[in-house]
Amino acid sequence: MNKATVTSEDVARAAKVSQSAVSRTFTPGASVSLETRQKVLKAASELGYRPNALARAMISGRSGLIALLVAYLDNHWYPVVLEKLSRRLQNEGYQILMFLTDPGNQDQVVRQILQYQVEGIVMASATLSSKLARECSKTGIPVVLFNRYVQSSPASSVTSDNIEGGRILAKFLVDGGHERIAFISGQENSSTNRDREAGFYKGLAECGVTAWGRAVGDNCVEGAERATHELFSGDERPDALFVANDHMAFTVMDVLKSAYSCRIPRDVSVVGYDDVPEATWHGYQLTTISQPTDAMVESTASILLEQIEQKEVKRRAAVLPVELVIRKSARLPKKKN
Amino acid sequence: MNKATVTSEDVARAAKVSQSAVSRTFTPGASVSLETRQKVLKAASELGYRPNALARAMISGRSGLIALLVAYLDNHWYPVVLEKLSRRLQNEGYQILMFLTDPGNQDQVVRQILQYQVEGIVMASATLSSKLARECSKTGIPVVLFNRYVQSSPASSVTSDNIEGGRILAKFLVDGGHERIAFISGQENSSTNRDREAGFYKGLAECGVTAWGRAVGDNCVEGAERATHELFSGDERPDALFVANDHMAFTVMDVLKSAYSCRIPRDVSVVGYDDVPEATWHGYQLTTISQPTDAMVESTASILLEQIEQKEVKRRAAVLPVELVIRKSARLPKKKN
DNA sequence: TTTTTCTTTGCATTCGTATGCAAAACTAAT
DNA sequence: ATTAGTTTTGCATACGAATGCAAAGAAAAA
Repeated sequence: MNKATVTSEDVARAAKVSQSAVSRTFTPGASVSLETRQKVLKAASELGYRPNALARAMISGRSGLIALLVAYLDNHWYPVVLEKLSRRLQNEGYQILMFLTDPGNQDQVVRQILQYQVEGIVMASATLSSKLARECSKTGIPVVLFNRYVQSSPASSVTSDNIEGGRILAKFLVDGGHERIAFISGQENSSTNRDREAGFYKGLAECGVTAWGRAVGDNCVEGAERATHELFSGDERPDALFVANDHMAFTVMDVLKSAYSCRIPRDVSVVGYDDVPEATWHGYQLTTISQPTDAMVESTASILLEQIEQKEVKRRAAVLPVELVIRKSARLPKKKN
Repeated sequence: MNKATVTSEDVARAAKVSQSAVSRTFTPGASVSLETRQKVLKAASELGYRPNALARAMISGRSGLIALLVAYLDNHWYPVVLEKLSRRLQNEGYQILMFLTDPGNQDQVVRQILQYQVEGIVMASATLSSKLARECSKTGIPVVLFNRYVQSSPASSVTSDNIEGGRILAKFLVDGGHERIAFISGQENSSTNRDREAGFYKGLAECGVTAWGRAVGDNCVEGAERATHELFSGDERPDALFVANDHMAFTVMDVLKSAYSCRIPRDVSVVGYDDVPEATWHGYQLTTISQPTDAMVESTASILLEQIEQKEVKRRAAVLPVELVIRKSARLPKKKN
């Protein structure tokens, strides 16, 4: 029969010291003599004592918890991000409270989170209603939007330069001599998607070209399939596609090959965005825009930690540079300029 | 200037009731009159009161936290699992404390977890030292190993029938008329990998066949590449490969196509295990064993919840049936039997 | 040795909520 | 109107650790 929980008082009794001494032993930088510390540690390990983080959080006001909201993990860029971000924050001594949100329940989820006294919130692939963002900022809890932003919200954000990315791709496709360039969007209401599209059109315009067509892929397999059919079922077909993210691009390529017998890039060029691991796969070799994942994670972590420590939430918006990664899914520009 | 935290006492004062009344209002099933409840709710919403889950956990002994340990997310089956499991547990009112473990830091991580008074632990793609498993069970915290098991440990486990899966694949390949059948393993020390391999050899033996070769892929891209080269660099080459999981199988297929100009399945058949989403992709169409992800998640959740509620940790080991999913990466058996 | 300075220690209180208990309020029954 | 029965309420305490404060102890300076 084991006593369910060993408290600091139990340890204190066993070590013949006060409860404070036990607490101090486990508080870095507190004032304890070597002697008592050792007595305490001995007793603690014998009893199997583990400080109660919840109690500590209550009194110190620091829970050590950071909430991470993710909407879905289909797009494989997110697991990569999730992994890196978690590791980074864990290394800093924080624990990750993870939430998978549905489009509908986000506000409710955030309320739950707040009950757990998290010290910060990262929202990746999830949108925070601006009402709630305000609630958060009122409580002084820093919020960082990862890979999206909301103009009106006081939340900080970290994104890559989606506008520039779109622009680069537009120029790349135009330089490749394509004449009927189409776009397949992700979720139309996401800032990321909007920026990529806007940058793309901007780039096209700079080359004196207009987009040949557009379809909505909605970030899912079915949507990407539908969008592809939409663009390819007519008499005339596009000769280049910018798909708003790699995740959909793979599906699009599959449909092109299997349903329309397209050879890529001979018949049609396809470019994506994100540079997920699968982009290097033999069957795809996707030309895409590489998001600076490490830098984005690092930026997210440092903004969040800074705001947590400074107790002052000042909105910051980091926009990190992107890079074109040329593989084989799109025709190359004729000549260098 | 906003008061950082609104407490139940603040609400009580505003509503002109006692703190107990406030607490009872937010405790389902407690005894409060409609009138006071409404006064309290009104005051609470005006002040923006949110019960402090940490304080509640302290007094009630129920943190509502469940720890989820994952080692890595490269293998895309895990994000899928992660998503489903999180959703399931969230629906049950629990919060997920997520940890990404490295091979070295697992014990330390688990210690941290225990400080947060989690009510249960799920270990997916991570191994718990049996010493620590014993520590957990001593504290009465239920542990469920997901997709792995440890004989000597008191932790419950949920796996699919990896032995049977290996056996099915062996028979399938033999029936397909293959003569030089090789195996590429994942991490050799994982129970999952061991079982798949053992079942595979068993299946081969039942057909009177022995494995042609074996290499270690170690669950990573580089390892899978190395293993493929190892098996294919000699004069004689295998005509069928069982790769211990889909994640490596894609890499293997890429190497086969690009470095050895193999046509799949004409020159060599490849089968995998897991049935991750990418297995359906056009360039791969991987014949594989489908793990019953939903059932495994459900089983994990229900075992865990049951043990949490019953306060009694009785080891359970669920082994769920698998299914062969035939696509196009492997030659089909000549005739049906 | 005495005084000063610095370190170590324990006491008591605090964090925010839940809950047993007894008093109070209300309802129902006589 | 009185009693018995049922809710509702508030008081006080508990959960487990951190910390300000003052007392005690040790070390250093005089």
